[in-house]
Amino acid sequence: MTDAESPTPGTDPADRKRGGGAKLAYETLRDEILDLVLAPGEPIDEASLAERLAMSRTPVREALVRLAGEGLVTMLPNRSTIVAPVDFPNLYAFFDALTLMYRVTTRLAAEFHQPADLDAIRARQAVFARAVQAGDTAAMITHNRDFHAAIAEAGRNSYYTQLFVRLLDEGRRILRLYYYPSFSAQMPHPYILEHEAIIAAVADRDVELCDTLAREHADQIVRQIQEMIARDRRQHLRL
Amino acid sequence: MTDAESPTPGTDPADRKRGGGAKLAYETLRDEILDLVLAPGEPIDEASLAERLAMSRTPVREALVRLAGEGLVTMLPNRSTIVAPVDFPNLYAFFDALTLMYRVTTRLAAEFHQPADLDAIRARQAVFARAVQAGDTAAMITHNRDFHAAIAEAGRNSYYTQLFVRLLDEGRRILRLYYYPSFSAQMPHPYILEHEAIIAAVADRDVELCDTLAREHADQIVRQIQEMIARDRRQHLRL
DNA sequence: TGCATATAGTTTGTCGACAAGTTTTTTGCC
DNA sequence: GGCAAAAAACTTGTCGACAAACTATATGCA
Repeated sequence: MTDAESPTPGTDPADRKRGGGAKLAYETLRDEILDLVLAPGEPIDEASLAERLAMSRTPVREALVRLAGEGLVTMLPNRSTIVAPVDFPNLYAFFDALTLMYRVTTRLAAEFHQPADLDAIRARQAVFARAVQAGDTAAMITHNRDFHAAIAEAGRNSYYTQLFVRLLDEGRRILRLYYYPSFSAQMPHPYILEHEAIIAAVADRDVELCDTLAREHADQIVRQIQEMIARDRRQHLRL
Repeated sequence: MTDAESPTPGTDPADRKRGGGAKLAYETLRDEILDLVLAPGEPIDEASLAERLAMSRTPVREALVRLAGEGLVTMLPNRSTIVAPVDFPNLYAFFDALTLMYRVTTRLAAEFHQPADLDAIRARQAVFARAVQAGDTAAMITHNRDFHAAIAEAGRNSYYTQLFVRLLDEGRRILRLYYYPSFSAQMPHPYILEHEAIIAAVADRDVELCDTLAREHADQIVRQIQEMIARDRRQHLRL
């Protein structure tokens, strides 16, 4: 396929700093993977991607190696790199880890947060609430991620934060996979209220309450995803 | 410095598979970093490393990018890559995450292990015990890591396993930093006994006992490291 | 001598090219 | 027509080269 790929506007190799090529490739690919612009399992061709971003294959390759380290792509030796497939058999492990990270990061936030952290968290929550009111599911998913990432940051444990962000991103991909087609009749106002409760508990430095709220919040999200998957499976059986 | 680096025997570019260059560079660097052959903060020159391994800079660079993703090196933009420094101000976060991963992985091993897993775990424990009896500290550190990694594998949650292995490796580096000079008068037989107790609890599928034992084991290790650091600090003050 | 500036020397980030594997197409045979 | 082997086409992994950015040295001036 020597198709003329869309040249992707805004990528002028001239006004790009030294080292900015790999960064651009990384961020572009990352966004497209998480937004499901690139479907799980879809092959990524280094040459065409390099052409699309107006750069050589070297920085593209660097981006792919980084993404492989984060589990977002799988590099098959001597064969094409593919977008990491969603690992359905291991969804249980995913839910388990996600729930634990919700709890741990929120606990630590209650313990170690500083005044500025609360401002950042509240700002994220405001953006999230706006997305909910606008009914913008895609934005909701993203900003929910950012909200919890901000809480994790306040906990000041980079090991947890890194794993949590990775899990939230993976969840973002799963949600996009199912949430879009699902009926949005029931607006998820509960999430906003739960977020508010979590913020209050963090501000109060109530560690145990944070743990409980985080666990409930996580369980609710896990349940929602499982229901969406189950509904999807029923639909497929009917066809 | 255009010093003639030692050519590192056993690295013949001829009998190296396609794709084996980057792998060799990655594993070599990784081992040298964890064994403190390369000191924390020490710069890594791409060109000389490439020459030492008899390959071009490209596979070396790929290895560095991967190692940066795992936090073992820090790539300073447009400046030399350095071996990741040990982050002493954040040691608390490290201990916290390490302890949690000890507990979680051991719990999950009790729940989900299969017969073959126990064989693998016991094999690691045998190797570890041999290192203890031989008084080989370096080997002890490595095989203790492998023992707990095997338990984590039995828990079948790759998210936890990955983080845990990363933490254990970081701990391996810290231990090497302090353990060598410390007097080895008191042979750490307790570790062997604790390991045996953990194996028995996993085999019995006693989740709560696993949690308790893992926590105690982790606390003991954390305490040991803290004592070593404190002793080291006292020594430095005396000088 | 001490400091700012210019200069030389490294080291990294990116490029284009090429060869080793893969995949796809073509060819030959039954 | 259907299948196996050979060939063409493509993709990746590695190489050597070059220019931008940084570091160390040398130069000039007060």
